[in-house]
Amino acid sequence: MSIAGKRARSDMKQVAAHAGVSTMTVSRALRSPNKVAADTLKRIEQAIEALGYVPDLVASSLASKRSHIIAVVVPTVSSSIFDDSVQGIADRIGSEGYQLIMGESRYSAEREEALTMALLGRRPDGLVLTGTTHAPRLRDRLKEAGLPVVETWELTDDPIDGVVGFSNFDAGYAMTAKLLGWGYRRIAFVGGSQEPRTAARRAGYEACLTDRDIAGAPVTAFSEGLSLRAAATTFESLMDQNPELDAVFLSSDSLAASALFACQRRGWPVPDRVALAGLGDFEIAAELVPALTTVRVPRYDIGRQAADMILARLNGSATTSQTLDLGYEVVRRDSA
Amino acid sequence: MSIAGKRARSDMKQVAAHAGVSTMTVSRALRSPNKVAADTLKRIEQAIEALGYVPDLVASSLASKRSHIIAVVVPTVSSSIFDDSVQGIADRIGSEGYQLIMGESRYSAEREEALTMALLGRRPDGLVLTGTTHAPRLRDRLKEAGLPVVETWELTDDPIDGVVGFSNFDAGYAMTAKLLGWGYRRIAFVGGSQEPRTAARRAGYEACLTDRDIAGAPVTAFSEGLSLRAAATTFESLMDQNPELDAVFLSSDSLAASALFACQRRGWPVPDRVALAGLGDFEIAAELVPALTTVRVPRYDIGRQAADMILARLNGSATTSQTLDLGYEVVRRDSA
DNA sequence: GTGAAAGCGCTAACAA
DNA sequence: TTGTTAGCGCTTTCAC
Repeated sequence: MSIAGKRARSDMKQVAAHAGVSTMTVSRALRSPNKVAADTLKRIEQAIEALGYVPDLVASSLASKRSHIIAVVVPTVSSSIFDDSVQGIADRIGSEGYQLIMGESRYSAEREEALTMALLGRRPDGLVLTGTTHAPRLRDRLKEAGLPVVETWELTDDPIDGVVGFSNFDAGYAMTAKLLGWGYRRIAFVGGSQEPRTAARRAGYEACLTDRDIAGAPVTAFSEGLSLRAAATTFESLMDQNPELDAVFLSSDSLAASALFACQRRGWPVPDRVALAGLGDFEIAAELVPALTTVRVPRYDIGRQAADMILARLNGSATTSQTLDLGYEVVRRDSA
Repeated sequence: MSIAGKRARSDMKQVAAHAGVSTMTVSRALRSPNKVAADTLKRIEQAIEALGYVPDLVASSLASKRSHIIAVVVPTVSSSIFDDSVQGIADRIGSEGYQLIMGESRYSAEREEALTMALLGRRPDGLVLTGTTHAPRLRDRLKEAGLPVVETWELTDDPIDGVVGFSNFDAGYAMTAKLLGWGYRRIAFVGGSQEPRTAARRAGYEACLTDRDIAGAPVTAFSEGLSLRAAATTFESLMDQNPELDAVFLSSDSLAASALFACQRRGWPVPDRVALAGLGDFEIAAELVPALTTVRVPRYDIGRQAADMILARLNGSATTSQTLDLGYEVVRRDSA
């Protein structure tokens, strides 16, 4: 029914005719109302209201070469990890009249490249990428593309353009050091292996153990697929095979929560039987019983600052992108 | 730096020149390669590769009046509730070359209207809305807009166009009936009051108690803001003021999890001191200890089917939108 | 403060 | 199978 179309959408020409001015004046009324006489402006506004005119941003983008769109690539949309960053971006750009176009890389560099190129077809004014590991060809193309690009959630010596994040290596190292400081000695690490960020956390964990020359090799287990069920299973078999473990560091709070529930099912007291630590400081971390010891990372601010960096470039108030290290913070609660 | 621009983006004309054909042939090679001779196609592909050409979808949209964009309005992006639906949409449309443009209504009908009109400026081929409660003016405009619109997460007698969801009233009613069937008598309801969907669940709950003529009025508490902390506080004061309660039905699994943690902190056995039930069947529901009794709702499928409905309309394989009731299912676990 | 002409990069409709 | 012409709805530029 509705696809058949009712009365045709009205365009700027109709608004102009209705208000007795030229389209140029309507355009000005929309973009820079202060350059239009007050009464003219009022007539135009009435015409817009009367006709239910909605400016065609597609035509506007084509003519002005400004789309007012920011493209965002995340590994997955259904993951509380990146949601907050997207929220940060949305909050920052929404007030400036920008809109968000999104795509999912599904943790594949190949898909990321294809998707990003497709998004570039919309001629976004800026691009936010997750991570700093990308297909080399994509990096090259983005460097040539001439639009502000911000990589997030990691730091790197060789950015495409701007970077906003923190050191996942350091975060992994710091939590491990804290656990050692609190007296734990047999510490395992659990996390996926696909994500470069998790790999960096693991590397930090291993480096810390090596530095402190802790007896016994690092114990690591992989929990792919990110499902809570898989995480619980992984944790349980890890504990079965290494009953001497006194602490487990999981690469995200979701995994840690899952491990905690596994302990509860077994009747294991946490942290007495085994201490648990996560990463992220998700909202649930403070609510869990015992509350979760974790590494707080600036999820929301990563998005906000990334958007800010892009807008600064677009407004001309910054000519060069930068690297912004937002840091992290170990938060000790009761689980370790 | 990169904003200064490197070598200018190449356009279709350059590709055409490089391949020795007209732009129209390049356009065909892109949209319907089967209508182009094999060797011509190859030359064009080489030209595209050589020039690093990325088709301008903005110009394409303007000329063809097909944007290949689906607009989605959700109350909030950082909420696991709608993520899965967005994922469902993304999965369904991604394979068809469509892209997603998103905005947040923040649970405000006013914001929803402004946002939706702004999104319509991008001339999306379809629109997915959350809920069936909208500003009347928005409804009118969308009916006139002549594009496929699908409302989700609820059912309604008076849709704008298509609807995909389930009855929140029935879901609330069903869970309440089950709780009564399991022997609970003093049942409270906790949920926000802003969301129409929560209100419908509450109405279902109240209707059930009324129908069964259960002694005592329904006990309800509001937990706004959606924060887990607020939910815990609300639950605790509810219990303090109504110590006789033997079951609490919370309008989402997040709230229920929060209530469960509150019980754990107080050393209250669940369900013996108080039974807990949620709604959503989030991934965490099955992992909690005790595992959460809840109402499973088709979060992912809502998105998938909504996208499907839109695509069917766009492909002409459906001429009229419909109402799709995806149902719900009470899942009994250990918490009630 | 306002308008006229030109054109953004592509594709519909037609023709060859 | 391929090309030509016109134009999508707006904004740029320049003139008044």
